Amino acid sequence: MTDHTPRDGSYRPELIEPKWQARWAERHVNEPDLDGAGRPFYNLMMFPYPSAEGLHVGNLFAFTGADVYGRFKRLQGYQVFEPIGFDAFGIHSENFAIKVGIHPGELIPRNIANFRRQLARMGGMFDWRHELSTTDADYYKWTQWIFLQLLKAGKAYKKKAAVNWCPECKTVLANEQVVNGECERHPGVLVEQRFLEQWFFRITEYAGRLLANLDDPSKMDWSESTTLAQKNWIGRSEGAEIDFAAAEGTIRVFTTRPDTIFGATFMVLAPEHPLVEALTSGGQRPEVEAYRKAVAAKDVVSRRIGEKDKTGVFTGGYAVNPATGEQVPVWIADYVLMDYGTGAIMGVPGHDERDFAFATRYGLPIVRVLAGPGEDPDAPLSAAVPDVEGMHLVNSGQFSGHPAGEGLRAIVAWLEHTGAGKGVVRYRLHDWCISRQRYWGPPIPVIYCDSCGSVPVPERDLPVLLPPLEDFRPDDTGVSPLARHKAWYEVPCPACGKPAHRETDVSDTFLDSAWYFLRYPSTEFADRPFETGRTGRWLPVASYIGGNEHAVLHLLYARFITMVLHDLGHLPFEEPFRKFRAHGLIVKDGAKMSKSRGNVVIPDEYIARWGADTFRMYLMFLGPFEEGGDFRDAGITGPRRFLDKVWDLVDQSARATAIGGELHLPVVVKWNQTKKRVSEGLEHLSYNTAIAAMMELVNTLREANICERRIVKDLVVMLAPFAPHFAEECWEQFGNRTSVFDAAWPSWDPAMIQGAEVEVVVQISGKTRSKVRVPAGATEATVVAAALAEESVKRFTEGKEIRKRIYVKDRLLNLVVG
RNA sequence: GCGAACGUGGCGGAACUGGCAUACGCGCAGGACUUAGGAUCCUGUCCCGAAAGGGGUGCGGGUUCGACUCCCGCCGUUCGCACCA
Repeated sequence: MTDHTPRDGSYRPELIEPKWQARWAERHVNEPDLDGAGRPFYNLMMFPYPSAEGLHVGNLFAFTGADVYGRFKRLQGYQVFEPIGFDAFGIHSENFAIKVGIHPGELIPRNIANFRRQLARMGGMFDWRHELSTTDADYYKWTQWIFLQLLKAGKAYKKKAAVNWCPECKTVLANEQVVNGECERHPGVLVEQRFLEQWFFRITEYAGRLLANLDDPSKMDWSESTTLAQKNWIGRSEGAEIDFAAAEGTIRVFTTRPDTIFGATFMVLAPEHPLVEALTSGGQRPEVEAYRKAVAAKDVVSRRIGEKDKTGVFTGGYAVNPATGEQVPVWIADYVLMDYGTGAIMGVPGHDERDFAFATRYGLPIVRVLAGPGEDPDAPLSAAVPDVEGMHLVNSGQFSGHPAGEGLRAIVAWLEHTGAGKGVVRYRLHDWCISRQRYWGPPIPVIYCDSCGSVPVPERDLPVLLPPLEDFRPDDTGVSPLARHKAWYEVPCPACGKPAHRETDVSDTFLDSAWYFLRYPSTEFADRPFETGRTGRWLPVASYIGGNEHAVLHLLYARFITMVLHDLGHLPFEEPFRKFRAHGLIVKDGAKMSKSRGNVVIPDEYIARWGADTFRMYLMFLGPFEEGGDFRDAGITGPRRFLDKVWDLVDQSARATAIGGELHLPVVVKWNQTKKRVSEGLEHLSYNTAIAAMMELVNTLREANICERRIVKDLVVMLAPFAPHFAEECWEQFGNRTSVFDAAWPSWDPAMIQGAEVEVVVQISGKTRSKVRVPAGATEATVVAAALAEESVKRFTEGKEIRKRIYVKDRLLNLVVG
């Protein structure tokens, strides 16, 4: 009747793990009814990029932690959908393919097959029916569709923008590939800046909403660190735009400190500022031209970092400070960036470090407009004065004497009244450039026609397939390799039918990953990106677990795309991830695992030696899940020994014929406490303490020589999220014919969390001197009496007056003697 | 530079809302079983001290009957952002 693995006394993961993996597949255990689930729970983890090396320990740590949570929810009675897929487009795959000289179209499926094997081996609860890869045409067809929706809605536009160009690779680099202004692969080769027409998404239009939702608990429950990273990235700042009139035109500046306007003694424009031409009277000043050229030659990254030295050139032009009515000189300098604010600032050297450095270097006047009580407003300054509590305005005309905060409001009101400026809110967030001059990505579905201009590819013609290209390497034209494929490149215009050509850039990988979670439940629908009923039932995602390295870009882009699709009527919600938790990082020997350090741990050999269950438990035990930890192979014996012990307990328990006598109360208490601690630990992703609690229970049972079936069965169920194969085997051992995941999560009896007696700590003047055992809930008087009877307490109280008593019920008594 | 998190035995880490610091695990030491042990089981394991007792959570101060926990100032580590006006 039973077909369970014969027991020879020892735990053999190499036998039971394949057995249960096969059975889960056969019985469709991990495939929830997507159309009928009554308590759906969408358990999402960040899908991996399928590298040639395979999954490393860090991936497995993240996936296991997410899988444990999903299995826990399953045991709590939810129908859990836990899909997995592959983020297989992008520069990583492409560069690796170039390096080894194998086409990514050949390499990626191979890598995916390896990943699939590893993921199955770790015992993840994946619903393989819904696996996807962003490189599948029936996936990226919809990535292109999303682009078209944004284009139609006016949320996508084209403009010239700077890209990093490596003259040695003869290709465009991503910002991450630029190290100290040099190409990552060609040290010593300076990266140049080139300007190309590129596609952008108007994410800045959504900055306010993206920011506001972060503080809306009805929409989002996210890790605090992640929320904060997003806030900083969006970077809201309140300030004012102020117009300075010049003969050549109005110069509008943005400032967060309009109250310091009386101290603005010069202006600085970004070198690219459109008004520079006019100010120099059309190139009359060669030094300005030279400076602009020098700045333009710098790469995008080093323009932004390092170089604290302020350099700049006077344009020859002047503008009027609307507050003082004085003429101030207009300069250009590369510390002012065209893509923030208005690309122009008012220089307030008295109160801004950068402006101070600049003014000092070029001999510009420095005026103090903020001072503390009793400070001489006209004393020379040796540094910019920071705004501190209690300062007031000085040298500021009718506003002198106002406290700083109030002065700010008064000046903004006055600027608005005179029409010289207005209060505004600015964000640091930039529009999202999605163009990549590369091969390995979804072609951007646009066609260029001499008569009609840019024409979107009609939706019925999607997908625009990525054509097979023998030589997919980028070349020195700065144009995607796709341009070389004549048959693909040249197409008739969809609008007028005349000869036209395709957009040759592909889209950013982040666009692929910005919507994959929408696709998972609907992978079998060929005619739409996501099916309405499925989407309504399963989304927003109930739990999303991933790395904090994606705290900003991926999570922000996914939120943005969801919000746009919501606004366009395609989705009933605007936030995609109800709950997000960031897992920690696994380090090895105190350092982040990386190929260059040579400390990457490949999990396969560990799993082969110890089994997936032991490995999973080890990963979850080595530190708090949200903090990560240090991978040392020595520690893995602990969890393995623990499983061995449980194995023996189950064996004894399943064979024991007679039900033991009355259980001792302390054991019952421990049992209930364990259920409580494990349940709470799992809910808070405190996996290491949940495991510790189970270890304690096992120690207690072994010491008391108890193998009570009710307790051991509960233990097996609680162990199931961590060690699923092991738990299934034990469950079967108890004679069950169904999956342990169809069992109910054990509940605890709140009345049995505490024993009949408790140990109360007795302190004398805050120092622990003794402990007394008293009935739970004992009154203060009882405890005091018991305490005073103790020899060790008497010694310290005898002959002394007890001045104060502090009693914390069932915990502690503190007698303060004088 | 700005922001955030963190700092506890030989090691990874635990400690609810301010209430027994070091749970759980690794390692180590001693013992048992054994032809053997890199298996298993038992005992011990923060420091000083024979004990009584004292000290102890990066350093210095503070609040409190009581501080790993709260406050102030340093030092250090890690992670973000990085000329954002």
